[in-house]
Amino acid sequence: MAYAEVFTALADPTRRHIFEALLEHPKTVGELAESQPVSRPAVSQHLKVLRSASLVSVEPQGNRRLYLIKRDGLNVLRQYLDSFWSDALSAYGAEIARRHEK
Amino acid sequence: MAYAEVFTALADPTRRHIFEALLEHPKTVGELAESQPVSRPAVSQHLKVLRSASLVSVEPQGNRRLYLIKRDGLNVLRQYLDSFWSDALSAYGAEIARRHEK
DNA sequence: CATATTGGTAAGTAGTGACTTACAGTAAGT
DNA sequence: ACTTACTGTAAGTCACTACTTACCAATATG
Repeated sequence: MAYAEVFTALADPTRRHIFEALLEHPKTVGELAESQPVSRPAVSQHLKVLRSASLVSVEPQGNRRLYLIKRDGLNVLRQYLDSFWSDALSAYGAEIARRHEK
Repeated sequence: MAYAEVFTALADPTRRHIFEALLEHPKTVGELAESQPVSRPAVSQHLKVLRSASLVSVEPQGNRRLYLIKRDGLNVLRQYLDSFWSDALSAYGAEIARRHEK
């Protein structure tokens, strides 16, 4: 049931931008805030959400905090999607066939 | 850029429940409303969002409207996720390697 | 040791969105 | 035709959330 957090985390455009910005390379909060049209505290709050969804992780480096991508969140989402192709969509296909039989 | 609609569509728990309920087999609005703790108009509104995200489609059958799963939305989401494994995460891996060199 | 950087948290606000009831429309049954 | 069943839309309300500024803590720098 952890994919709920991932969905809500990536549903917000700003959070997606931050997340995608980290794909390039790990960045500090300040760096992220510069590339976004929102304030630095807003970025901090977004990072908190992304972190609880296991989409990013932190590495404190002295004064600053380096944020980087974490694959766990994406993996959870991927597994959720994959479940639709295995059992779920087979049931769907069965229904389609059933309706066409009539 | 269509994955934004899919994310927002699946971010809501009620909408996910409706969507997952349709995996079993196509259902009418009334049937969906019975299995949900919200009113029938609420279900109608959720179905509108799911439809604009290409997650479900409709088949009017006389008096009723039969809603069924549509794979398009999931495919878009899947492609979005896959893009992170190809180019994006390779860049991420390169950064990791770079940092471990120092 | 004092000051500047960096970043998280608190508190307050505005906008969005999920829900309700009421209404309108269309097809089916009698 | 008239009523019943099924669904979408309108309008209004309440909660949540994304944002702001202000503040505080910790590390770096002179």
